[in-house]
Amino acid sequence: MTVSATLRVALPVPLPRLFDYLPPPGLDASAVAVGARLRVPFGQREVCGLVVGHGQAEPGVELRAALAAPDAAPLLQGELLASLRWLAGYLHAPLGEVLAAALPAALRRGEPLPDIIRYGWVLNEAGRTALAAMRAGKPKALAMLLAETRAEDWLDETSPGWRAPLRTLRERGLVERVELGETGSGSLPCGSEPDPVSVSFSPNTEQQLAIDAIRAADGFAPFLLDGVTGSGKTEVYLQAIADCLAHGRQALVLVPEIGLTPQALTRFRARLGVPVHALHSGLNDNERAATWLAAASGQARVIVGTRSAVFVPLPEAGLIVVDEEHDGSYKQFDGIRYHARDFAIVRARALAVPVLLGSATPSLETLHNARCGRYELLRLRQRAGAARPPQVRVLDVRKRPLQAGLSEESLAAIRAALDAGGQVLVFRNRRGYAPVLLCHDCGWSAHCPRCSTPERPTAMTVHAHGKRLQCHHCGHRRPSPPACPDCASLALQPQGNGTERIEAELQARFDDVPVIRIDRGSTGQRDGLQKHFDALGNQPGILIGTQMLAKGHDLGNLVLVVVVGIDEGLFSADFRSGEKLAQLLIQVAGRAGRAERPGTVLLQTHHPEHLLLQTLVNGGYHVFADGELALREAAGFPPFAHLALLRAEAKQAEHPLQFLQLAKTLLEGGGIEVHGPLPAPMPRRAGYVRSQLLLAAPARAALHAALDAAVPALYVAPDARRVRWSLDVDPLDLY
DNA sequence: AGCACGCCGACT
DNA sequence: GTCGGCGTGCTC
Repeated sequence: MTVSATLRVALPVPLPRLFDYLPPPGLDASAVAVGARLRVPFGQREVCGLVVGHGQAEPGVELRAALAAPDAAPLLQGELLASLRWLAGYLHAPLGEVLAAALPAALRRGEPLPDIIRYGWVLNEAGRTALAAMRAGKPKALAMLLAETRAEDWLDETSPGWRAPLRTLRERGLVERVELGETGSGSLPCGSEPDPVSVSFSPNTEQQLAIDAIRAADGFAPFLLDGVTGSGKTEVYLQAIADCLAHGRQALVLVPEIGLTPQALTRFRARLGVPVHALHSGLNDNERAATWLAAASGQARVIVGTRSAVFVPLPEAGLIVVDEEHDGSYKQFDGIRYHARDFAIVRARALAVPVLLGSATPSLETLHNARCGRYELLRLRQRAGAARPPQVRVLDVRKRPLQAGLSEESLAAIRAALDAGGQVLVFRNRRGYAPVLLCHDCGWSAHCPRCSTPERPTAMTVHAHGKRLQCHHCGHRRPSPPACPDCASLALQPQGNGTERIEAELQARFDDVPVIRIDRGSTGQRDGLQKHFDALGNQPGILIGTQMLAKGHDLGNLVLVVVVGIDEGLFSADFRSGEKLAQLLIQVAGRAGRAERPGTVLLQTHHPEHLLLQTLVNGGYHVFADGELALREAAGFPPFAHLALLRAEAKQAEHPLQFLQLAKTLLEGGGIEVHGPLPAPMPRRAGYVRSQLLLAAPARAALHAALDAAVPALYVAPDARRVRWSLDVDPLDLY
C-alpha cells in the first residue's frame, strides 16, 4: 500500500488547528514549499491558505486534494515565518489567521502576484516635432515633461490630474507608453529623481552620542531614543538609516497612522537619496502587494509604513525604527490584536539587528525596560536650533465665567496672540456641538437606545448646532427631538462644549481671522488635514481640534495652545488614563513655539491642584512617569504585571456570562489572578451586552501557560457559538 | 467565519 | 400549502 505525501495547511479560519491536503493534481507534495500559498476546497467553499509543513497520509483517512499552488517560491519564509509562528503562539490566535493578517490583502485572497512592471510615457517622433507648435495649456505642459521618459507613479506624485491631458496627447498620436522594469527598482525616480539634497546636518553632542551608540551596535540591540519635541529625533533616524544603507542593508521605519505625511516622505527621500517605499492606508491592494514584494525581493531598501508594515519581509534587514513608540495606533484593536512596536522588537531580535524606539513621551513599558537595562537609553534634551520650550500655565477656572468652555483669561490670551500675528490652537477632546442634550424642566437627557442600560445610560452627543444627535460609541444618529419626550417642555439645552460649539463661539468672537475646526467630523481624508494647514499658511488664525491635532504637522507660527476640558481624563477609571493624558498634554504642548518664538500653553482645569498636572508642569514627563511607575508597581499593573482580557458579547446577557464562567474555571488554579466575569466598562454597545474576564500574572510565563491550557477548550465550549468572543493579550484598554 | 441542514411561524 | 427564521454541526 502506498503512503502519499501530504501538505499541512494553515487556513484563515478561526479554528485552532491545521488541515492536511493532498497536493494539487499533477503536482508532487515536495514541489510545494513551506510558506507557499495553496488554494484548497474547504467545506462548500474555496479558501487560500499557506503551507506550513509536509506529512504522510494516515492509512484509511480520505484527504481532499488541493486545487492549485499559485506560488513558485514561498511567500513567507525564514525569520518572518518563524516570527509569525511565535506571534500566533503569543496571541493564542490561530496560525492561519495570523499568517493571513501578515500578507497584503491581494495576496491573502490567493490572487497571482501582481504585475510589477512599471510603465512610463514619452513623446514619440511626432510628439517631439509637434511640441514647439503646440499652444500653451495642460497638454503642452505635460508634453514638455514627457520630453524625457516619465514613470506613471512619478507623474501621479508630481503632476496630479496628468491623465486627462495625456488622453489628448494620445489621441493626437504624440506619445507612447514604455516599460520601465520592476516596481521595486524605485517608486519615485526615473529621469528626475530629486537630487540627494546635500543638507548640512551637523548633529549636536547628544545626537552624535546617539548616532555613535547605534553605530556601535552589533546584532540585536534595542534603543530608546527619548527626545523632547523638536530635539531632532528624525535626524538621528536618518543618520542611522543612512548607515544601514551604507552597509547594504534594508531599513524598516514604523510611524503612527497620522505621522505618514507626504512631507515626511519627501524629507526621507531627499535626505537618503534612495527610493523610499511607503505603506499606508492610501494605497490600493495592488500597490501594497507590489511594495511588500519589493521588500521581499530586497529591491526596496527603505520601507516606511504604519502598523501593518511590521509584517514586511526583510531578507537583508539592518535596522528597524519605531517612531512615536508610545502611540496607541500601533495596537490593532480587532481581529489579530497585535502590537506593532512589540512585534518589531521580536523581529529585530530574530533578525539580529538594532531597533530604535523614539518618543518624547515613552510608554511606561518602554521606560521601564530602559530603566531595567533591557534597552539602552539615548536622550536628546535640547531643542534644535533656537527653539525654546513652551511655557506651561495651569489656569484655575473654578467659579470663573466660561464662554463655550473658555475662560476670560484664555480668550484674552487668544486675542493677544492673534494681534501679535500668531496662530492659536484650541484643544478639546470632545467632538460635536455638546456632549449632552438636557431638558432644563424635568432633567431628561438624550441617551443612545443601542448602548444604554438602566444602570448606565450613555449620552448621545449633540451635533449640527443642535439639530442632530449622534452616539460616538456605535454611530447611531437621529434628529434632535423638538420637545422633551418626557414632559413636552421646549427647554432642551445642549450641555457642555464640543469642538463644534467652540468653533461657533470663536468664529463669532474673532471674525477677523480664519477659525478652522479639525476633527473626525470636519476632516474627511488624510490630505484634508494638510489642506487646512496649507490654507492657513502662516497667517494669524485659530485651529480647534481633537487628538488629531496633537502631533505630526509643524505649525511654524503657533504661539499659543489652550487645552480645554481635561478634567474628565484626570479621574478616569482606566489604569492607563493618566499615562495617556500626560502623553497627550506633552504632545499638544510640543506643538507650540517650534520656531524662534517661545510658545505658551494654557491648561484650563477645575482641579489645578491635581497631582498629575502639578507633577507634569513642575517636573515634566519623567517625574510624572516615576510616580506613575511606582503606582503601577504598588497596584500590580503593567509593566509590573502581565494582563490578558477575555471579552465576550451577545444580544442576551446570559451567554457571555456562561462562557466567561467556564473560561474562569478553566483558567483558575494556574497561579494567575482571574477577575470577573465583570460587565465591560461599556456594558452595552450597539445592542450587544458585553462582559469580560481579566487575567493578571506577575510573570509572563504563568499567564501563557494558563492560556495554553485553557484556550483550546474555549473554541469548543457550548456557548462559544452563541457569543462573539476575543482574547486580547497585553490589552491597552480594559474595554 | 461560512455554509448546509433542519425544524417551527406568517405569507403569496 | 411554501419562504425563511436562526440553532447546531462541520470544515483535512
